[in-house]
Amino acid sequence: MNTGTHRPPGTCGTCPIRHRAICSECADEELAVLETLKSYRTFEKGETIVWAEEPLTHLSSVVSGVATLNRALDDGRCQIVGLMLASDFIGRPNRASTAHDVVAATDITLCRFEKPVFEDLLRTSPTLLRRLLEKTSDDLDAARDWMLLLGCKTAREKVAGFLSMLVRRSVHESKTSPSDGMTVMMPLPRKDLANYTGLSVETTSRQFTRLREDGVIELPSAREIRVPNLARLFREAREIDSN
Amino acid sequence: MNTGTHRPPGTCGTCPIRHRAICSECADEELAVLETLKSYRTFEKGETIVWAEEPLTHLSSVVSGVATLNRALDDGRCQIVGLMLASDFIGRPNRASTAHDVVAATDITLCRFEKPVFEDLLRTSPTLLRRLLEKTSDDLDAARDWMLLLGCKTAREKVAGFLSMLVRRSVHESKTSPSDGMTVMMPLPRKDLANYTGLSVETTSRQFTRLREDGVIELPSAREIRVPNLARLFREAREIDSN
DNA sequence: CGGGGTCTTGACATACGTCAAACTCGGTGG
DNA sequence: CCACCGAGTTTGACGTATGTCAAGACCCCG
Repeated sequence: MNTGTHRPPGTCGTCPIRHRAICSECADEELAVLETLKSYRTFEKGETIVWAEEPLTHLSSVVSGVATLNRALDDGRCQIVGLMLASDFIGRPNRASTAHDVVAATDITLCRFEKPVFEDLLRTSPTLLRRLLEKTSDDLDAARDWMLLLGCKTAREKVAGFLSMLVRRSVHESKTSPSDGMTVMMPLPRKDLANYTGLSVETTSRQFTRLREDGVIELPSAREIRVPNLARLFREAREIDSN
Repeated sequence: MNTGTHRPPGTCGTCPIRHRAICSECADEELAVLETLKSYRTFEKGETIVWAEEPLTHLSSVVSGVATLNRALDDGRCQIVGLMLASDFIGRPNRASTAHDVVAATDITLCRFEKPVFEDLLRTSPTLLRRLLEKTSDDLDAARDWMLLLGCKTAREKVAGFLSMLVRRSVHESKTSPSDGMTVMMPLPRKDLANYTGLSVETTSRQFTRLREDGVIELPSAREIRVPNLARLFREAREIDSN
């Protein structure tokens, strides 16, 4: 993979995250400004995009790929506190650093702005500011949903909850309507799934096989997960089936 | 207690949360506008301020007192996903409802705006908008810190972590510098503490007595907690002692 | 065809939950 | 003023979900 910084391949008009990212409310005129200021950067799977407590130089949107937000304890324990998919925003304006690492879970492409440049944009564009508030509020809601999962749910419910979230986000992303029999890609290895759900690798693995044995999911290939019955999955996760 | 809506007792100029709340960056002129639009409302301990999934009519700041954000599973399991103290902002603009109840943990006073009114303010005041983004980002960071606690930490670390958070917020609030021997008030009963830390009442109680036996905390009275050695407490919580 | 990482499975250990009983304490009424 | 009540809390005994340790199985990539 050709990792590194380079000029964006296309215009914002044809950008795959055009109507969901931080820029989605911007008028064409404003978009033209962003276009001159943005740059793309790719990272390979496993690379650290942002180091916790280190100077934060860029703010970015995920164009494609997956990243995790990792918080670690000094003794090695680690919690994934966020999963960043296409159109998600990485970094915090007006803060020198972040409390968590940002790590590429797959090869990933970001649309980036230098931090001071983006901060200027925010100062002059209420549209951008409003949209960032909306995205941040969504992230906060998601974080609180996850607190419910971490604090209350059983191992089986946690794993089902993770899969439910994948399904919902996949649906949201592709704008397809949810349907029984749909398949999603598993973006994380077991270790990361464990660190995200607050379980051990072994327990997540066991729950995966249980869910398969019970017909809640099917595993056509290593990274594919087929869900024959969405309502069933949501029920296993103790989530409201608000299709 | 005289629960209900009424005109605010004083002007914003003398408000105890003047320089920390959503309005802290507003110029006097703008503050004068807010002053005509705000109203105070008090709730008694135990009252529900906002019902999950019900129409959200007001947005507000906590002037004094404590509230919890509660998410419940239909089988009775419950997770507290946020602790709202003085100057914290309650509610989400441009959303019809919230996913969690907001419940008064003590008698509490709010400074409120009708939702559409506040949304108008946000549209016309980038200052207010910017400050709301900042508060929301802070809440997000706090939620992610808590995910680390919920997902990784032991019962003792969780309880110590809760106390550490109380200490930090108390320091932040009173603008006193942190000092060994300071005491904080316990705002929540054991049941809520359990729901906040993802433990059972019995386990939280046991950890409280362990921490006392080990000299990490002292309990001069039912609601008071004295911390003879802050660094020790932070260490028990596995937090960085970033005084 | 071999080798290292990931995943799975099993046997066992333990931190924490559950159930049950006793204790504390602030409020209330006789 | 004191007895009593009930809610909240503490403590103990015991059960279990999940973690830990260890061995294999799988599988991608060279």
